[in-house]
Amino acid sequence: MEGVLESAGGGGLRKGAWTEDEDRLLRRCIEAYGEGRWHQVPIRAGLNRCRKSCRLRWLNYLKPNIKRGEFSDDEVDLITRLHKLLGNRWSLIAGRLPGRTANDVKNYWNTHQKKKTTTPFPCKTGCINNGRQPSAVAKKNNNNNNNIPRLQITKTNIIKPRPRTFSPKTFCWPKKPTEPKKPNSNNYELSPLSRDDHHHRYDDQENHAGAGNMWVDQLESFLDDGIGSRPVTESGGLETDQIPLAQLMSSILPDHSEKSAIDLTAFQEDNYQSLWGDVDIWHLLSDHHDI
DNA sequence: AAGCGTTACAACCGCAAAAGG
DNA sequence: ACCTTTTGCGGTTGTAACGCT
Repeated sequence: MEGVLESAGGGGLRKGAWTEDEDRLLRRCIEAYGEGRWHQVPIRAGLNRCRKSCRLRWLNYLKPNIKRGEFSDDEVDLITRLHKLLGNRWSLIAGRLPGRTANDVKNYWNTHQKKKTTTPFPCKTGCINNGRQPSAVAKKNNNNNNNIPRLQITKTNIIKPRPRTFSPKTFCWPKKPTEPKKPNSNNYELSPLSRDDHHHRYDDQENHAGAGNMWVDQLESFLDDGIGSRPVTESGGLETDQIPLAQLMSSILPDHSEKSAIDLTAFQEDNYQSLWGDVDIWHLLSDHHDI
């Protein structure tokens, strides 16, 4: 539908590289009307572009705070580890990298990291081709050089989370501490963890303040430990399917949580629900641990 | 200097999910 | 409940810039 209307290049819409004038028009439009309602953007901005093109240009290039330039070692490490856990969930990975877009991360991975890995990630359709078919250039290159080393294809146990809706019957949110740094005893009534557990976790987090990849560390250790598949006792008085979930969320995401695994200070003011709204991690684990 | 190969990244495409009527 | 529209994502391609021979 959309592909027919917008992707065929019909209607005389402009394609290709954006000019400075187009950038200026788009920026002015977004500043005036805000993000969203992309179908109206080309009209409002007076651009002869499809809404997809406008959105992409804004999100990947014009949007303020977009970080350009080389990826730092920390960022590379985080990308590598998150990719190992999440696969080609670029938007999810980019969400943990302030200022980086999914396209940036994807491009980086495709041009740098994939060369280093021997376990290519299967694409959506299940094919294992490192997520990329030979481009025209590559095809041309291959015609002239049949000795290009091929990646060794090995089968890996890839976790492929998928979007899903939360059910209140199977999950209850732990409550957000009113004071982010110092847990209050009344704030955890829905959490299966004891207050001491929470204090311990806070202490632990403070001890690791500045450890940018703590979030990933915890996620990885969870997967290694198999916490999510532990048998549940009745001592907690909770639904059997609530305990491992709340347990894992507490163990993976700290109570003051992180919007970014790198910038640990930025999210303390943030809304708890929005931080935990990124439920793909839970989906990832629930898929893998039969929670 | 020219030609060719490689790299990096902007941009496009198709699809599926979400939102709205 | 169903259909249409909108949005967002991941895969892929095009091409400018660079490096090497």
